[in-house]
Amino acid sequence: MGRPAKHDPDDFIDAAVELFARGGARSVALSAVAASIGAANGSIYHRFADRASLLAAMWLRTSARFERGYRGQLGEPNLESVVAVGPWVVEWCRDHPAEAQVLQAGLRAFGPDDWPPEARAALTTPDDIRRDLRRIAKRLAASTSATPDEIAFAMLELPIAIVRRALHAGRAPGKREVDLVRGLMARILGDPSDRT
Amino acid sequence: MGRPAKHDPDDFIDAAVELFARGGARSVALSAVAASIGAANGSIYHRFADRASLLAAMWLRTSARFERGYRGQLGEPNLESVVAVGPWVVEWCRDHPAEAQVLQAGLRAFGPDDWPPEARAALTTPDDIRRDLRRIAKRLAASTSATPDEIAFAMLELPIAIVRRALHAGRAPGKREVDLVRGLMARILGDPSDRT
DNA sequence: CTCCTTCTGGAGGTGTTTCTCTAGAACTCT
DNA sequence: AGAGTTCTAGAGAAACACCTCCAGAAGGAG
Repeated sequence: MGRPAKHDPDDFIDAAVELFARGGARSVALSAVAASIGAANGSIYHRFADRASLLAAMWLRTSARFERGYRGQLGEPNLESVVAVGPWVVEWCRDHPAEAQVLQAGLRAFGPDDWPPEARAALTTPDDIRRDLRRIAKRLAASTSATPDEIAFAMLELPIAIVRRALHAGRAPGKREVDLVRGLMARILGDPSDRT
Repeated sequence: MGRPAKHDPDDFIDAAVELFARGGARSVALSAVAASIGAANGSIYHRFADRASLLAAMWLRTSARFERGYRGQLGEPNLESVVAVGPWVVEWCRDHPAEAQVLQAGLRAFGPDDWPPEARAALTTPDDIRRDLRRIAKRLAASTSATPDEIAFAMLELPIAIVRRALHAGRAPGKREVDLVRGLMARILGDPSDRT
Protein backbone atom coordinates (compact mmCIF):
# COMPACT_ATOMS: atom_id res chain seq x y z
CA MET A 1 0.00 0.00 0.00
CA GLY A 2 1.17 3.51 -0.75
CA ARG A 3 3.49 4.70 -3.44
CA PRO A 4 6.16 2.15 -4.31
CA ALA A 5 9.68 3.05 -3.26
CA LYS A 6 11.97 4.01 -6.10
CA HIS A 7 15.13 3.17 -4.23
CA ASP A 8 15.97 0.31 -1.94
CA PRO A 9 17.47 1.27 1.41
CA ASP A 10 20.41 -0.89 0.41
CA ASP A 11 20.98 1.37 -2.57
CA PHE A 12 21.73 4.23 -0.24
CA ILE A 13 24.07 2.10 1.82
CA ASP A 14 25.82 0.89 -1.31
CA ALA A 15 26.35 4.45 -2.46
CA ALA A 16 27.57 5.51 0.96
CA VAL A 17 30.05 2.63 1.11
CA GLU A 18 31.30 3.53 -2.34
CA LEU A 19 31.77 7.16 -1.39
CA PHE A 20 33.52 6.13 1.78
CA ALA A 21 35.93 3.89 -0.05
CA ARG A 22 36.84 6.71 -2.37
CA GLY A 23 37.07 9.71 -0.10
CA GLY A 24 36.83 8.68 3.53
CA ALA A 25 34.17 9.36 6.11
CA ARG A 26 34.10 13.06 5.37
CA SER A 27 32.86 12.62 1.84
CA VAL A 28 29.86 10.64 3.01
CA ALA A 29 27.55 13.64 2.95
CA LEU A 30 23.88 12.80 2.79
CA SER A 31 23.47 15.10 -0.17
CA ALA A 32 26.31 13.34 -1.99
CA VAL A 33 24.85 9.92 -1.22
CA ALA A 34 21.44 10.90 -2.51
CA ALA A 35 22.88 12.57 -5.58
CA SER A 36 25.01 9.57 -6.49
CA ILE A 37 21.96 7.36 -6.92
CA GLY A 38 19.81 10.06 -8.46
CA ALA A 39 17.57 10.49 -5.44
CA ALA A 40 16.38 13.77 -4.02
CA ASN A 41 18.05 15.19 -0.98
CA GLY A 42 15.17 14.76 1.41
CA SER A 43 14.22 11.32 0.19
CA ILE A 44 16.91 9.75 2.28
CA TYR A 45 15.25 10.64 5.55
CA HIS A 46 12.39 8.25 4.95
CA ARG A 47 14.87 5.45 5.53
CA PHE A 48 17.49 6.84 7.90
CA ALA A 49 16.63 9.09 10.76
CA ASP A 50 19.87 11.01 10.47
CA ARG A 51 23.45 10.79 9.30
CA ALA A 52 24.52 8.71 12.29
CA SER A 53 21.91 6.10 11.41
CA LEU A 54 23.23 5.82 7.89
CA LEU A 55 26.80 5.41 9.13
CA ALA A 56 25.58 2.82 11.60
CA ALA A 57 23.81 0.94 8.82
CA MET A 58 26.97 1.00 6.72
CA TRP A 59 29.03 -0.53 9.45
CA LEU A 60 26.47 -3.01 10.70
CA ARG A 61 25.55 -4.33 7.28
CA THR A 62 29.17 -4.66 6.24
CA SER A 63 30.40 -6.37 9.37
CA ALA A 64 27.38 -8.66 9.41
CA ARG A 65 27.98 -9.69 5.81
CA PHE A 66 31.61 -10.38 6.47
CA GLU A 67 30.90 -12.30 9.63
CA ARG A 68 28.23 -14.37 7.94
CA GLY A 69 30.62 -15.39 5.19
CA TYR A 70 33.39 -15.99 7.65
CA ARG A 71 31.33 -18.30 9.81
CA GLY A 72 30.05 -20.11 6.76
CA GLN A 73 33.56 -20.65 5.54
CA LEU A 74 34.75 -21.82 8.94
CA GLY A 75 32.00 -24.40 9.30
CA GLU A 76 32.56 -26.82 12.12
CA PRO A 77 36.03 -25.59 12.99
CA ASN A 78 38.95 -27.95 12.70
CA LEU A 79 42.57 -27.41 11.79
CA GLU A 80 41.90 -27.53 8.06
CA SER A 81 39.02 -25.11 7.96
CA VAL A 82 40.91 -22.75 10.24
CA VAL A 83 43.83 -22.67 7.85
CA ALA A 84 41.50 -22.22 4.90
CA VAL A 85 39.71 -19.25 6.40
CA GLY A 86 42.77 -17.02 6.01
CA PRO A 87 42.88 -17.05 2.22
CA TRP A 88 39.11 -16.74 2.23
CA VAL A 89 39.39 -13.38 4.01
CA VAL A 90 41.79 -12.14 1.36
CA GLU A 91 39.46 -13.21 -1.40
CA TRP A 92 36.47 -11.61 0.25
CA CYS A 93 38.33 -8.32 0.35
CA ARG A 94 39.27 -8.65 -3.30
CA ASP A 95 35.66 -9.37 -4.24
CA HIS A 96 34.26 -6.56 -2.10
CA PRO A 97 36.88 -3.82 -2.21
CA ALA A 98 34.64 -1.00 -1.03
CA GLU A 99 33.23 -2.97 1.87
CA ALA A 100 36.74 -4.10 2.73
CA GLN A 101 37.69 -0.45 3.10
CA VAL A 102 34.85 -0.06 5.57
CA LEU A 103 36.11 -2.95 7.64
CA GLN A 104 39.66 -1.67 7.49
CA ALA A 105 38.67 1.76 8.68
CA GLY A 106 37.21 0.19 11.77
CA LEU A 107 34.20 0.98 13.88
CA ARG A 108 35.71 4.20 15.21
CA ALA A 109 35.59 5.82 11.80
CA PHE A 110 31.79 5.64 11.91
CA GLY A 111 31.34 7.61 15.10
CA PRO A 112 29.44 5.00 17.12
CA ASP A 113 29.13 7.48 19.98
CA ASP A 114 26.55 9.40 17.95
CA TRP A 115 24.54 6.35 16.97
CA PRO A 116 20.96 5.91 18.13
CA PRO A 117 20.55 3.42 20.98
CA GLU A 118 19.11 0.62 18.86
CA ALA A 119 22.08 0.77 16.51
CA ARG A 120 24.49 0.65 19.40
CA ALA A 121 22.63 -2.30 20.79
CA ALA A 122 23.29 -4.19 17.56
CA LEU A 123 26.99 -3.74 18.22
CA THR A 124 27.15 -6.08 21.15
CA THR A 125 26.64 -9.06 18.88
CA PRO A 126 29.58 -8.76 16.47
CA ASP A 127 32.02 -8.84 19.34
CA ASP A 128 30.86 -12.37 19.91
CA ILE A 129 33.07 -13.40 17.04
CA ARG A 130 36.11 -12.64 19.18
CA ARG A 131 34.74 -14.81 21.96
CA ASP A 132 34.07 -17.62 19.52
CA LEU A 133 37.53 -17.29 18.10
CA ARG A 134 39.06 -17.59 21.52
CA ARG A 135 36.95 -20.67 22.20
CA ILE A 136 37.99 -22.30 18.96
CA ALA A 137 41.59 -21.31 19.50
CA LYS A 138 41.61 -22.91 22.93
CA ARG A 139 40.35 -26.18 21.52
CA LEU A 140 42.91 -26.18 18.75
CA ALA A 141 45.80 -25.25 21.00
CA ALA A 142 46.09 -28.90 21.96
CA SER A 143 46.89 -30.00 18.41
CA THR A 144 49.44 -27.28 17.69
CA SER A 145 52.31 -25.67 19.51
CA ALA A 146 50.75 -22.22 19.24
CA THR A 147 49.03 -20.43 22.09
CA PRO A 148 45.31 -19.63 21.87
CA ASP A 149 46.11 -15.93 21.46
CA GLU A 150 48.35 -16.70 18.52
CA ILE A 151 45.78 -18.93 16.88
CA ALA A 152 43.00 -16.42 17.27
CA PHE A 153 45.21 -13.70 15.82
CA ALA A 154 46.17 -15.85 12.86
CA MET A 155 42.54 -16.62 12.09
CA LEU A 156 41.25 -13.09 11.71
CA GLU A 157 43.60 -10.21 12.31
CA LEU A 158 46.51 -11.62 10.39
CA PRO A 159 44.78 -11.86 7.02
CA ILE A 160 43.14 -8.50 7.58
CA ALA A 161 46.51 -6.91 8.23
CA ILE A 162 47.93 -8.41 5.08
CA VAL A 163 45.14 -7.03 2.98
CA ARG A 164 45.61 -3.65 4.53
CA ARG A 165 48.60 -2.47 2.54
CA ALA A 166 47.05 -3.40 -0.76
CA LEU A 167 43.83 -1.59 0.05
CA HIS A 168 45.60 1.52 1.21
CA ALA A 169 47.55 1.60 -2.01
CA GLY A 170 44.24 1.51 -3.82
CA ARG A 171 44.67 -1.88 -5.46
CA ALA A 172 42.86 -5.14 -4.86
CA PRO A 173 44.68 -7.88 -2.95
CA GLY A 174 45.86 -10.70 -5.17
CA LYS A 175 47.86 -13.86 -5.31
CA ARG A 176 50.76 -12.39 -3.41
CA GLU A 177 48.57 -11.69 -0.41
CA VAL A 178 47.02 -15.14 -0.52
CA ASP A 179 50.44 -16.75 -0.56
CA LEU A 180 51.60 -14.60 2.31
CA VAL A 181 48.58 -15.52 4.42
CA ARG A 182 48.95 -19.18 3.65
CA GLY A 183 52.63 -19.21 4.45
CA LEU A 184 52.31 -17.34 7.71
CA MET A 185 49.35 -19.33 8.95
CA ALA A 186 51.16 -22.54 8.19
CA ARG A 187 54.17 -21.26 10.10
CA ILE A 188 52.09 -20.21 13.09
CA LEU A 189 49.73 -23.15 13.29
CA GLY A 190 52.51 -25.60 12.62
CA ASP A 191 53.96 -26.09 9.20
CA PRO A 192 52.26 -29.06 7.50
CA SER A 193 55.64 -30.00 6.05
CA ASP A 194 56.78 -30.61 9.63
CA ARG A 195 54.09 -33.13 10.29
CA THR A 196 54.13 -35.41 7.29
CA MET B 1 62.28 40.15 14.79
CA GLY B 2 58.59 40.79 15.06
CA ARG B 3 56.20 39.80 17.76
CA PRO B 4 57.12 36.48 19.35
CA ALA B 5 54.78 33.63 18.64
CA LYS B 6 52.63 32.59 21.57
CA HIS B 7 52.08 29.09 20.26
CA ASP B 8 54.44 26.70 18.59
CA PRO B 9 53.18 25.18 15.36
CA ASP B 10 53.70 21.84 17.05
CA ASP B 11 51.20 22.85 19.71
CA PHE B 12 48.50 23.01 17.06
CA ILE B 13 49.51 19.64 15.69
CA ASP B 14 49.54 18.16 19.16
CA ALA B 15 46.04 19.42 19.82
CA ALA B 16 44.84 18.17 16.47
CA VAL B 17 46.29 14.71 17.08
CA GLU B 18 44.64 14.61 20.47
CA LEU B 19 41.29 15.59 19.04
CA PHE B 20 41.67 13.03 16.30
CA ALA B 21 42.42 10.27 18.76
CA ARG B 22 39.31 11.09 20.71
CA GLY B 23 36.74 11.76 18.04
CA GLY B 24 38.07 10.86 14.63
CA ALA B 25 38.89 13.04 11.66
CA ARG B 26 35.56 14.80 11.79
CA SER B 27 36.21 16.38 15.16
CA VAL B 28 39.41 17.97 13.95
CA ALA B 29 37.80 21.34 13.26
CA LEU B 30 40.20 24.23 13.09
CA SER B 31 38.10 26.13 15.57
CA ALA B 32 38.22 23.21 17.99
CA VAL B 33 41.98 22.88 17.59
CA ALA B 34 42.55 26.55 18.26
CA ALA B 35 40.17 26.56 21.20
CA SER B 36 41.79 23.55 22.81
CA ILE B 37 45.10 25.38 23.19
CA GLY B 38 43.54 28.72 23.99
CA ALA B 39 44.40 30.36 20.71
CA ALA B 40 42.15 32.57 18.66
CA ASN B 41 40.35 31.14 15.71
CA GLY B 42 42.21 33.03 13.03
CA SER B 43 45.61 32.63 14.62
CA ILE B 44 45.96 29.18 13.16
CA TYR B 45 46.13 30.42 9.59
CA HIS B 46 49.50 32.04 10.14
CA ARG B 47 50.92 28.53 10.32
CA PHE B 48 48.71 26.38 8.16
CA ALA B 49 47.30 27.60 4.90
CA ASP B 50 44.11 25.60 5.31
CA ARG B 51 42.63 22.56 6.93
CA ALA B 52 44.25 20.18 4.48
CA SER B 53 47.66 21.53 5.41
CA LEU B 54 47.05 20.87 9.06
CA LEU B 55 45.91 17.33 8.37
CA ALA B 56 48.98 16.84 6.21
CA ALA B 57 51.22 18.12 8.98
CA MET B 58 49.57 15.72 11.44
CA TRP B 59 50.25 12.74 9.28
CA LEU B 60 53.69 13.72 8.11
CA ARG B 61 55.01 14.59 11.55
CA THR B 62 53.58 11.44 13.09
CA SER B 63 54.83 9.06 10.45
CA ALA B 64 58.23 10.76 10.42
CA ARG B 65 58.55 10.46 14.19
CA PHE B 66 57.61 6.83 14.11
CA GLU B 67 59.94 6.06 11.28
CA ARG B 68 62.81 7.88 12.94
CA GLY B 69 62.39 5.85 16.12
CA TYR B 70 61.94 2.68 14.14
CA ARG B 71 65.13 3.13 12.18
CA GLY B 72 67.00 4.08 15.33
CA GLN B 73 65.81 0.94 17.04
CA LEU B 74 66.66 -1.22 14.07
CA GLY B 75 70.22 0.07 13.83
CA GLU B 76 72.42 -1.97 11.58
CA PRO B 77 69.87 -4.69 10.93
CA ASN B 78 70.65 -8.23 11.97
CA LEU B 79 68.48 -11.05 13.20
CA GLU B 80 68.49 -9.83 16.79
CA SER B 81 67.61 -6.22 16.12
CA VAL B 82 64.91 -7.33 13.71
CA VAL B 83 63.29 -9.45 16.37
CA ALA B 84 63.60 -6.66 18.91
CA VAL B 85 61.92 -4.10 16.71
CA GLY B 86 58.55 -5.80 17.05
CA PRO B 87 58.12 -5.24 20.77
CA TRP B 88 59.51 -1.77 20.27
CA VAL B 89 56.59 -0.91 17.98
CA VAL B 90 54.15 -2.04 20.66
CA GLU B 91 55.88 0.07 23.27
CA TRP B 92 55.96 3.12 21.02
CA CYS B 93 52.22 2.83 20.60
CA ARG B 94 51.74 2.53 24.33
CA ASP B 95 53.92 5.57 24.96
CA HIS B 96 52.26 7.63 22.23
CA PRO B 97 48.64 6.50 22.19
CA ALA B 98 47.25 9.49 20.31
CA GLU B 99 49.89 9.35 17.61
CA ALA B 100 49.40 5.62 17.39
CA GLN B 101 45.76 6.27 16.55
CA VAL B 102 46.90 8.50 13.73
CA LEU B 103 49.11 5.77 12.31
CA GLN B 104 46.37 3.20 12.69
CA ALA B 105 43.84 5.33 10.89
CA GLY B 106 46.16 5.39 7.91
CA LEU B 107 46.98 8.01 5.36
CA ARG B 108 43.58 7.80 3.72
CA ALA B 109 41.87 9.21 6.79
CA PHE B 110 43.72 12.49 6.24
CA GLY B 111 42.45 13.14 2.76
CA PRO B 112 45.77 13.35 0.94
CA ASP B 113 43.95 14.17 -2.27
CA ASP B 114 43.22 17.63 -0.91
CA TRP B 115 46.76 18.30 0.27
CA PRO B 116 48.83 21.05 -1.27
CA PRO B 117 51.47 19.81 -3.72
CA GLU B 118 54.43 20.30 -1.40
CA ALA B 119 52.78 18.18 1.28
CA ARG B 120 52.05 15.45 -1.23
CA ALA B 121 55.64 15.58 -2.37
CA ALA B 122 56.75 14.81 1.18
CA LEU B 123 54.78 11.59 0.94
CA THR B 124 57.08 9.92 -1.53
CA THR B 125 59.78 9.58 1.10
CA PRO B 126 58.04 7.54 3.80
CA ASP B 127 57.33 4.78 1.37
CA ASP B 128 61.04 4.22 1.25
CA ILE B 129 60.73 2.37 4.50
CA ARG B 130 58.93 -0.42 2.66
CA ARG B 131 61.76 -0.62 0.15
CA ASP B 132 64.31 -0.75 2.93
CA LEU B 133 62.36 -3.45 4.69
CA ARG B 134 62.33 -5.56 1.58
CA ARG B 135 66.06 -5.10 1.19
CA ILE B 136 66.72 -6.10 4.79
CA ALA B 137 64.31 -9.00 4.51
CA LYS B 138 66.07 -10.31 1.44
CA ARG B 139 69.40 -10.32 3.22
CA LEU B 140 67.97 -12.09 6.25
CA ALA B 141 66.10 -14.66 4.23
CA ALA B 142 69.32 -16.64 3.98
CA SER B 143 69.57 -17.17 7.73
CA THR B 144 65.92 -18.16 8.24
CA SER B 145 63.41 -20.36 6.52
CA ALA B 146 61.03 -17.46 5.99
CA THR B 147 60.50 -15.70 2.68
CA PRO B 148 61.41 -12.01 2.34
CA ASP B 149 57.73 -11.08 2.19
CA GLU B 150 57.10 -12.86 5.44
CA ILE B 151 60.05 -11.24 7.15
CA ALA B 152 59.08 -7.75 6.00
CA PHE B 153 55.54 -8.33 7.20
CA ALA B 154 56.70 -9.55 10.57
CA MET B 155 58.91 -6.52 11.05
CA LEU B 156 56.30 -3.82 10.66
CA GLU B 157 52.76 -4.79 9.83
CA LEU B 158 52.52 -7.63 12.29
CA PRO B 159 53.15 -5.58 15.42
CA ILE B 160 50.95 -2.80 14.10
CA ALA B 161 48.10 -5.24 13.59
CA ILE B 162 48.48 -6.58 17.11
CA VAL B 163 48.29 -3.15 18.60
CA ARG B 164 45.22 -2.41 16.55
CA ARG B 165 42.64 -4.20 18.64
CA ALA B 166 43.82 -2.63 21.87
CA LEU B 167 43.73 0.85 20.39
CA HIS B 168 40.29 0.38 18.90
CA ALA B 169 39.02 -0.73 22.28
CA GLY B 170 40.39 2.50 23.69
CA ARG B 171 43.05 0.98 25.91
CA ALA B 172 46.82 1.08 25.69
CA PRO B 173 48.62 -2.04 24.48
CA GLY B 174 50.36 -3.89 27.27
CA LYS B 175 52.27 -7.00 28.19
CA ARG B 176 49.86 -9.27 26.40
CA GLU B 177 50.52 -7.55 23.10
CA VAL B 178 54.28 -7.63 23.62
CA ASP B 179 54.16 -11.34 24.33
CA LEU B 180 52.04 -11.97 21.27
CA VAL B 181 54.43 -10.07 19.03
CA ARG B 182 57.44 -11.82 20.48
CA GLY B 183 55.89 -15.24 20.12
CA LEU B 184 54.74 -14.74 16.57
CA MET B 185 57.96 -13.17 15.36
CA ALA B 186 59.90 -16.02 16.88
CA ARG B 187 57.63 -18.47 15.12
CA ILE B 188 57.95 -16.72 11.80
CA LEU B 189 61.64 -15.89 11.85
CA GLY B 190 62.52 -19.26 13.26
CA ASP B 191 61.98 -20.06 16.89
CA PRO B 192 65.23 -19.49 18.82
CA SER B 193 64.40 -22.59 20.85
CA ASP B 194 64.73 -24.53 17.62
CA ARG B 195 68.26 -23.37 16.97
CA THR B 196 70.00 -23.80 20.30
C1' DC C 1 -14.02 6.85 -7.83
C1' DT C 2 -12.50 8.38 -3.38
C1' DC C 3 -9.81 8.04 0.64
C1' DC C 4 -5.61 6.61 2.77
C1' DT C 5 -1.00 5.63 2.87
C1' DT C 6 3.72 5.87 1.32
C1' DC C 7 7.08 7.95 -1.13
C1' DT C 8 9.23 11.80 -4.16
C1' DG C 9 11.22 16.12 -5.18
C1' DG C 10 13.05 20.02 -3.94
C1' DA C 11 12.86 24.50 -1.53
C1' DG C 12 14.73 26.44 2.31
C1' DG C 13 15.96 26.97 7.75
C1' DT C 14 19.51 26.28 10.92
C1' DG C 15 23.77 25.46 12.53
C1' DT C 16 28.61 24.69 11.86
C1' DT C 17 33.10 25.23 9.69
C1' DT C 18 36.31 27.21 6.88
C1' DC C 19 38.57 31.09 5.73
C1' DT C 20 39.31 36.34 5.37
C1' DC C 21 40.33 40.59 7.09
C1' DT C 22 41.77 44.32 9.99
C1' DA C 23 43.25 46.84 14.11
C1' DG C 24 46.61 46.71 17.02
C1' DA C 25 50.08 44.39 20.28
C1' DA C 26 54.91 42.90 20.89
C1' DC C 27 59.30 42.65 19.53
C1' DT C 28 63.94 43.84 16.80
C1' DC C 29 66.98 46.65 14.32
C1' DT C 30 68.92 50.99 13.17
C1' DA D 1 62.59 56.63 19.31
C1' DG D 2 60.93 55.31 14.90
C1' DA D 3 60.35 51.95 11.35
C1' DG D 4 59.50 47.54 10.01
C1' DT D 5 57.97 42.94 10.90
C1' DT D 6 55.48 39.19 12.90
C1' DC D 7 51.88 37.66 15.38
C1' DT D 8 47.23 38.04 18.02
C1' DA D 9 42.44 38.50 18.62
C1' DG D 10 38.21 38.18 17.15
C1' DA D 11 34.40 39.70 14.10
C1' DG D 12 32.04 38.11 10.29
C1' DA D 13 31.47 36.53 5.24
C1' DA D 14 30.85 32.54 2.46
C1' DA D 15 30.20 27.79 1.87
C1' DC D 16 28.55 23.68 3.25
C1' DA D 17 25.95 20.02 5.50
C1' DC D 18 22.16 18.38 8.15
C1' DC D 19 17.65 18.29 8.57
C1' DT D 20 12.60 19.90 8.08
C1' DC D 21 8.71 20.46 5.63
C1' DC D 22 5.09 20.19 2.37
C1' DA D 23 2.76 19.82 -2.12
C1' DG D 24 1.88 16.37 -4.97
C1' DA D 25 2.69 11.71 -7.41
C1' DA D 26 1.68 6.74 -7.24
C1' DG D 27 -0.24 3.05 -5.66
C1' DG D 28 -3.98 -0.04 -2.66
C1' DA D 29 -8.60 -0.69 -0.14
C1' DG D 30 -13.47 -0.12 0.15
